[in-house]
Amino acid sequence: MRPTKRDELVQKALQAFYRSGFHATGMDKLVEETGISKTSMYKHFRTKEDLILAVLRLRDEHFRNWLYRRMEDLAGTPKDQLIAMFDALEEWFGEPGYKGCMFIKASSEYQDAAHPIHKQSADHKRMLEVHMTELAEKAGLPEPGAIARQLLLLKEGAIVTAHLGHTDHPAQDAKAAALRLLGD
Amino acid sequence: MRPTKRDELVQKALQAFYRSGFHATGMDKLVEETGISKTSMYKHFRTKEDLILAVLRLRDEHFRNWLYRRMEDLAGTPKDQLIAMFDALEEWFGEPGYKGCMFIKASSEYQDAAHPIHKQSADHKRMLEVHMTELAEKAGLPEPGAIARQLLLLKEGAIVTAHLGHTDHPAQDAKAAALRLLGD
DNA sequence: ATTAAAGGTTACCGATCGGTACACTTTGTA
DNA sequence: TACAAAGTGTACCGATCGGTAACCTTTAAT
Repeated sequence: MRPTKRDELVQKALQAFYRSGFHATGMDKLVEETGISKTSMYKHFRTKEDLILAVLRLRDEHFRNWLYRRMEDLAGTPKDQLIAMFDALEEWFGEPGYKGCMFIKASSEYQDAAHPIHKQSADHKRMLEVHMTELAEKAGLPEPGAIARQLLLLKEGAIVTAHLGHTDHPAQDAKAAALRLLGD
Repeated sequence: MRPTKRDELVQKALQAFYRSGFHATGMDKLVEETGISKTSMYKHFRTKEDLILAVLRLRDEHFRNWLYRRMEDLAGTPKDQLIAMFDALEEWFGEPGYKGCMFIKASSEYQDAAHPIHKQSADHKRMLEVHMTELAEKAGLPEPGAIARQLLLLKEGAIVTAHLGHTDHPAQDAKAAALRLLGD
């Protein structure tokens, strides 16, 4: 049960899917880019869909860990951490290969709400909602659930707007809105 | 130059692409669903990409016309119309076949910012931004550009959240946030 | 040193991809 | 009635799709 090749496959598949999309990235392309043989891939994952689900699992883990930690590093109080989410987003948007949110993409390509890929994408968003609600509670905000949902609307909006690129600094716009929502 | 079959193709292709995605909908599937022969399709459009661009043009026209008109019908003053955008969105989200925003989907599947499909999707969002900024100016709001961008962040966020379906009434959450932003 | 799992190589499967060739029929108009 | 534009049917192209069969090599623990 050594972690080596399988994890390497998932990690590189993540990059390929993120860069080019799920349908547009064939298994043969994955062989090219990862240097891992197709037979080996299909020993780890029965189908392409299973591989995608593993990729999304990894992405969820990485992204949430990164975001939560970054919010803690950027601010001290729970309230300030909620605001700092938008500073973290701004950093993300500025990264060279930024191409939007992997889960929004996934749910765009697998639209049926009953599809496992769609459901897993929804789970990711749900976990973010839980975390932000807890933070809003710790901050002593009134209606923490509503506040969390509103901040996350700004977050999702900023993510797609940053990818569409018709606006210069969506994260800053979102932060300004968030500050008003929290009644600075 | 009668408008018949070509427009019928674009309209039915719109439905198919919206329902199942762009890569996942092949030209043969389009033949099945539209009843229009492949030869005929390729007399109107040189490539699948050209057809998609025509589909997006139609969608842009329909959607903006619908949204602007609905906002006017739901409210009298410019300021109220901005708020009414979220009531219109709620109606949209409640429609049976709702599957999110076609342009967000398009930019998810054609991620390169230089790709014509991506650029046309960005144009759609830009035109919305212009319109909302004008409305914010008519409403006499301070910093109309910033207000418009913030409201549109809430709109985009609500659109993807309604599709992911991890929250019950994103349009109402967005409306509540919008009311606070406009300092009700 | 043995052995079993993991990984690799090559070749292949039927289905579908976007797109085309060619010959035919319908349709609107002059 | 003649004629050109628009549309159709069928068959096909090479490439790629997701996935598999059979066989060989590396690796690591016993």
